[in-house]
Amino acid sequence: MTKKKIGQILATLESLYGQEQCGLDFNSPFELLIATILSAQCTDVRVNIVTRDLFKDYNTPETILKLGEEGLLAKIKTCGLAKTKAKNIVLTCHRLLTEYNGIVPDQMDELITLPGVGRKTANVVMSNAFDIPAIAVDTHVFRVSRRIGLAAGKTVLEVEKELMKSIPKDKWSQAHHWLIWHGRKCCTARNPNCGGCMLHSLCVFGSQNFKEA
DNA sequence: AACTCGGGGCA
DNA sequence: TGCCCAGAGTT
Repeated sequence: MTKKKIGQILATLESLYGQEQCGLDFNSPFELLIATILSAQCTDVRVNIVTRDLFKDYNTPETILKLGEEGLLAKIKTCGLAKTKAKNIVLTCHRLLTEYNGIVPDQMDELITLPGVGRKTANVVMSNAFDIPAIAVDTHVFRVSRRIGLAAGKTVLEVEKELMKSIPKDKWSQAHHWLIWHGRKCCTARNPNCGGCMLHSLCVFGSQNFKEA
């Protein structure tokens, strides 16, 4: 894929989703870790509403543990999968205190062992809390990137590497959110709106009778 | 790779 | 109501 075409795709996505509210609010690696765990199957907008209240008094492993699983559940219950998340967050706080001196680790293989933290959450923390280059590939980023030809790789890891190679570094964060928005609003998994898609002329998927790319 | 979990958003 | 997930964990 040429640089010009990538530029056209990014410009189109920006014109479509540049104004959308996106991204998690956080003031520390720990806050981002908790917010990202909460964001599973839940929009950033909703997570931000919850954490704005939660982090006022509970923004460290110690204070979260003082709040307790029940207290935490009451505060995050609108995020979906709340019982599981509350349990995992409490377990993660325990492990941060006992194994990491209360500090969020900056290594992928360590982050991913924390309860409630998978490769997507770990990737988000790595790329946003620490200055470590990464693009978090979730289901939307994965699907949209492959369909429009931004990343021709087949596995999540390959798509991630391809995106990092082809997208200018200063656009990584924005491109990530734009791809997610496009995946939700237009390039959906089951019934993509290819007819109304602004990327149709640039896309290989739309001309292939919607066969999974 | 396929399945489960499980609450909110949306038509 | 019914269907779908801005995932993770388990088999």
